Amino acid sequence: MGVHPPSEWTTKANRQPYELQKAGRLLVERYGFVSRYYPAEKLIRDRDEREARSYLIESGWGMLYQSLPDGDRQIVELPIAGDLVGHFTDRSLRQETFASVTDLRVWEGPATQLSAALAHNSPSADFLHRAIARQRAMLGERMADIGRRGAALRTTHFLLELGVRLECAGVGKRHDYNCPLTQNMLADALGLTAIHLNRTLRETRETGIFQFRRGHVSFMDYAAAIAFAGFDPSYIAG
Amino acid sequence: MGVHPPSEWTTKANRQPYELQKAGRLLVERYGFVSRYYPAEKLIRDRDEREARSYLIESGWGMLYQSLPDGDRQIVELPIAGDLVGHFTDRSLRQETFASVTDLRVWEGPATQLSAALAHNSPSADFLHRAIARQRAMLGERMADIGRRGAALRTTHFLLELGVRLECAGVGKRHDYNCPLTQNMLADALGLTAIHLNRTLRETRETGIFQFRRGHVSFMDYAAAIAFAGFDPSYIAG
DNA sequence: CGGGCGGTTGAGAAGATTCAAAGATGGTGG
DNA sequence: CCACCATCTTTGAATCTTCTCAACCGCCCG
Repeated sequence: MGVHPPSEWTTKANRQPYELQKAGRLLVERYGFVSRYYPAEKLIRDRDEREARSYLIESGWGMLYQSLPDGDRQIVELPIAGDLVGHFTDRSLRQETFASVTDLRVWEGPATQLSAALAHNSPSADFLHRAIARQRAMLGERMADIGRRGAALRTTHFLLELGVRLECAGVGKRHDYNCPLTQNMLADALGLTAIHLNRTLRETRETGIFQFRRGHVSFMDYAAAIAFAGFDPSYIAG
Repeated sequence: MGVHPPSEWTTKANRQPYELQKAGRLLVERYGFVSRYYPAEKLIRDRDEREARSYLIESGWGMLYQSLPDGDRQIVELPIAGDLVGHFTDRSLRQETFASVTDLRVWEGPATQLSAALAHNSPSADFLHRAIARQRAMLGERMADIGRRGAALRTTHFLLELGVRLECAGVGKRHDYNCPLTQNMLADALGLTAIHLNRTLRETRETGIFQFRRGHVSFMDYAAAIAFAGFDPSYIAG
């Protein structure tokens, strides 16, 4: 069985970083967006905020989460380079908090301006459309993960997806990448307890599928992981 | 404790049905959409479809679900009147199937045309923007439901949300409405087994919170339900 | 009147959580 | 450089939630 992904996945030229820069420049030059930096673990936009503000991630990791009354939280999205946050009115994030995980560079501006940018027929608008479509697809996948897949399968599926996203963004290989999430965060994203996630990670490590260590994910047997999780990346990169 | 919601919730004039018709007409007259009817329980758009097609629901219930290899499925969305399906490229639904639950009336057309419609500054474009924002917010809520709320709380929260959506759409009262979902479907939407959902429903019925009978949902004590679920409808109707 | 589907119930098994505690790790100030 | 602290990770044991399997009821429809 294959230990590494087919070479065309990693060797083909990756245009996304270039397109991202172009889209960012467009937003700044024509739509009143500004480039901005947030240090790690800072709150960027709290729940109940009324302003409709949009963000395009240039680099780093962010997170969108919902805090529940009992102190639990559910991480809804983990946006990285090329992802959009908060398009279309403030309402979409009325219950969610947007914070940085690592140092974060974004272009941000009024949501209405993003809509205007989306309307124009251009490669950059296409790029932004794809970001929105990808986001919706990932939310569907996450729901299937949490609702219907057991802990090991769910975790594997999520980390496979993350790998493809990072590779597309040009910041890692899909079978081996850096990941700043603590087990606690990952558990909150997957709807598991940190303790149970920890046991699950030991299991996948011992069965030789992948390793998750502070700061790094590597798939020992990528083909086995894909088969196990029934993963099909077409919704991200297709 | 209050048995009915405050009267302003049900008596204030509801503009959504009117706005919906106006938006539908706009899509038909200016953006090449067509009005279309699908009978109940018909597949509308299968997974892996490459065409980027958008739908605005005029009336009836639809569902978007993901089928998993082991035969399980996760219902991701249950669009009703005023909701949008499949905006922005085919990719967002690459893994999901769109089917009707009840008889369904939609306006449908190419996704690119929907983007064009969204761009124009008009009440109808606003209406569509709100639909997209609401959708994203609901996906976040559903994730919190499935990932972090126990069965009873999750079910209550979901049915409260559904009530508000239906009331906004002008097809029911938020504390008492018709619901065509079988327990099987509801379970698939909530990430539960039908059997466990059934027990959960008995529990909420016996504790006097709400009743779910084939075809109908009614909250016996709406205030208690809201308090129990920690429900805040601002993300839908805010 | 017989099937099929939806709903209901019980018992036992599996999966996930809680509580408690201890081993790593990395950064800080002395 | 080291002691100390906070955070992250790991482990064990008991408990609770949810699932699986198996069966039965009721209703609608052919």
